[in-house]
Amino acid sequence: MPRRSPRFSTLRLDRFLPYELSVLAAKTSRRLADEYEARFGLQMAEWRVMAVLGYFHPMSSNGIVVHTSMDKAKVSRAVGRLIRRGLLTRRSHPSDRRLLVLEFSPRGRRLYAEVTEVARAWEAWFVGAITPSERRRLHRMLAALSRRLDGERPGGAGFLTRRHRRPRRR
Amino acid sequence: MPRRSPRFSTLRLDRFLPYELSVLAAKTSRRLADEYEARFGLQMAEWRVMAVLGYFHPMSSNGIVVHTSMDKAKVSRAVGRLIRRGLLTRRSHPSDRRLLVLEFSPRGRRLYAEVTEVARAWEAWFVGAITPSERRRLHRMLAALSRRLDGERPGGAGFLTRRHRRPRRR
DNA sequence: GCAGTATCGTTTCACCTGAAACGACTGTCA
DNA sequence: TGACAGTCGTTTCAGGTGAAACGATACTGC
Repeated sequence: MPRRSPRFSTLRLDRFLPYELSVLAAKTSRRLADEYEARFGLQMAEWRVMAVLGYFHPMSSNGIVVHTSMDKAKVSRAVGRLIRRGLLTRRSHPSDRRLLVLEFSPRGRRLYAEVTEVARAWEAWFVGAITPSERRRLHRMLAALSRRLDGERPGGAGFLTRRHRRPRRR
Repeated sequence: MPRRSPRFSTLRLDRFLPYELSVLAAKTSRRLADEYEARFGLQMAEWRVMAVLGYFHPMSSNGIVVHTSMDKAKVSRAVGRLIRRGLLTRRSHPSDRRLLVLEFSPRGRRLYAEVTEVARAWEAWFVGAITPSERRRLHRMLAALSRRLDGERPGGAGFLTRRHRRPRRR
């Protein structure tokens, strides 16, 4: 049935960079998430919170939002689950009571060490698909692409024309 | 507050490849999805269905699942929306009535041409962040990483030990 | 001090999601 | 022919998701 379609302006999805990135990232996340879930009962968002906390030690939820590129609702829920599991402690900041200071509990600290070990090993295996110099190059390319998205939209202000009337939610 | 934590086995999320991929892919998808949504009222999944259909012309839902790395529920819902909007037609396969043959309506065909044009322009702008030879290199690296995920798990059969008792759903 | 504005974290809401159950159909094997 | 297993596409279900509303707190200018 997959007959090649006739001559048309055609676009190969599998050579379309956004698609390539999206598929690989999804596959990677899925694999890693299964790993964390199976071994530690951690969801991706929870692991990310712990990862930031492992690096920047006492830290507010908002600080985690900044370092993690998750939105604050997601962080709030992940933090909630971690606290309920006794892996994190939350106390209010002495001089700014809007802030909640998050820290590992001893159990959380130990779990963090375990998880990083597994994460590191998994990444080493995964990255083994390319050479170390390619790895560095890849890092630079991904950073360059990411920076581009932070800048201007293509074509400047006039790029978006003929907008679709969007069916408003809510 | 982000005081550097004391000496511990530490892991920098922003140099952890799965994280890099996931963040960039999410940012990219988001931008592009906004573009499709604003201009054409299309969701990402719908655009992907159309993209496959633009390349492999008459095609079953299942064929789309294969070429699109989306699960069949997602494809089924996206196809349903496209049909409701009159962009696709669905008829049953003459010799295998389990299959549904999908095809563009004239309107769908026209919209497809418009969308690919925008997609191509957007990608050209995006990929402008790296050189053409880097782009080729990137394609090869992503493919190599993807292939690795299709193969064995790290460490073989014994890699997964000490599993967490998972709270069973349902 | 006091309005007005901004920030922090939680909650609500409408929607999206994949896994599993399902009904319809086909292919296989005896 | 008739069980049985497999495939296709839809639906259901439990739960995850971001946008927005929210309450609490802090800052700013007067």
